[in-house]
Amino acid sequence: MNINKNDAITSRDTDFAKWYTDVCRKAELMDYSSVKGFIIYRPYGYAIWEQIQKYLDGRFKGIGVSNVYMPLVIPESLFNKEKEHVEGFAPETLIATIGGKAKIDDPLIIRPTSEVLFCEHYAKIVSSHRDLPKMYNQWCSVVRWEKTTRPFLRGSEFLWQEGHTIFATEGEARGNALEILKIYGDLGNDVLAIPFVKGLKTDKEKFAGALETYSIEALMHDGKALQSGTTHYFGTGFAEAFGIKFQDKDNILRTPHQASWGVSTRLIGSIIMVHGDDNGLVLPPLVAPIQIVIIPIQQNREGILAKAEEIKNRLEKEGYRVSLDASDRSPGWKYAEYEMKGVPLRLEIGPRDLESGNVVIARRIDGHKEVVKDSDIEKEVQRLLKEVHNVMLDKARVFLDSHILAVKSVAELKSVVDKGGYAKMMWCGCRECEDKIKELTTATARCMPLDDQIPFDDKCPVCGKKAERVVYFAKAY
RNA sequence: CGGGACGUAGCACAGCUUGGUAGUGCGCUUGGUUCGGGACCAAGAGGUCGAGGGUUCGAAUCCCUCCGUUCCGACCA
Repeated sequence: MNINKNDAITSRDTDFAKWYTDVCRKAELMDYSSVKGFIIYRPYGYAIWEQIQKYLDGRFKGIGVSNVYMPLVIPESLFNKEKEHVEGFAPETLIATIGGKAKIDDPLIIRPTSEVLFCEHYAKIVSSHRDLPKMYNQWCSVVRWEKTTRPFLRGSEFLWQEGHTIFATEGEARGNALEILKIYGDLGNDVLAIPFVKGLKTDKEKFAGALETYSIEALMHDGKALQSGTTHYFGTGFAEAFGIKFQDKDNILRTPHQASWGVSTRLIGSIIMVHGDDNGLVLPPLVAPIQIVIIPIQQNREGILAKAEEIKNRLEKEGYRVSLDASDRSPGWKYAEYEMKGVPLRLEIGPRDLESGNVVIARRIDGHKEVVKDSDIEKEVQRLLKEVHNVMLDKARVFLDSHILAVKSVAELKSVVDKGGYAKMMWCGCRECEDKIKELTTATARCMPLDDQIPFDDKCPVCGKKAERVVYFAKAY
């Protein structure tokens, strides 16, 4: 194979970080702008986000969430109302201080998240139990002045959805945080082919201002974890700070309970690092902007292009996202190009096929090719896409399961996280032990997994005190 | 924000030590031949050398500052 050096990507084993940025750029997902951490989401990358949006938006609306849009800016005075929240975000805010050449007296913070805007609004529109619950969500971008940035994983600006909900009771609010966590889990299993670990964050790792933070954690191919989304139960802290009250059925004035939740374009980073290989991106069929690419061979021959067009139309009619590449590049070039871009299925149609009434379909995940009868294309594509999704999910799950190892000492923990993966540990619950682990191993507590809380020991390996909770530690992005 | 590396055409790089006309390969454009794993021939186009300042008769090259990318830490979706 005559691979052009300029087009080649670094192999994952050589330099995983370089491989990642190579894929981001060469698969045309993004480009850098001239301001640090502000990336350009190119059409192909943005299209992946649109697929994620489409799925989640439907699920959110399915449980009664409404989309809204809040302002881009937050007056500093308003932002300062909730103490923990301010302390959490103050170091990374971008602030506008000049408007039309005049100094702005109350500087405007470019939203790093919109809790306070929602709270301010809820304070105005909630006054009776009849006004509850409210479940709002917005699709927008936020800005955080990050010190180190990486495409999709950590940007100064990133795209996300932030849901902000408010309820009469604690149970409903926490239930909402858990319900959304479940939806995020479904997104992983059913759409992204990523098995997320769902769990509760430790106090140290939880969101500024939250009582409870839940997260979905994905394990990258290099063994590092990536927090891919969070949901929070806020209790009444924000409501108290912003004076949100409602008169209940018993005529008593009560403070409502809130939750919030979000996933961001970081999910694209997860997809890249969970599924990608040395030939580039590998996209799960349900988010792939192009699910099937049709490559005509000897396309100038009588009938080839016409057939390719016909197949394209047939597949589009079935609702698939199909692209026909009739450019004058060689077939080999096209194969490599669409592999780089992670297109799940490639359909080849050439003179041989035309004669025999077949086509060839190749899978991105393993290069496996099958000859398919023309009349069976729709059926086979449906089967193959489903199969590809399942293979990807299984593979990721096997990888995840084999990288969760129970440890009973800090030394064991270090050995596990150094190799890559989650070290599963019984934990006493104190901050000191968590800090100590970070100091000794650079690993952090990812979460206390909801589905894996059966104790396998009774004491914390760090301090030796009684331990009841299972925590996963890992090095993280 | 601390430490390292890097920044020259769309991409990958050479040129810098020792200052003196902007280079190579790939890609791109046009025409032709090709086409089942990154095809070939021919003719072309394309660069304020990351930005600003300084030294000099003269700066891609030497000096200073800034910006960006990247890696390792600290901090964070």
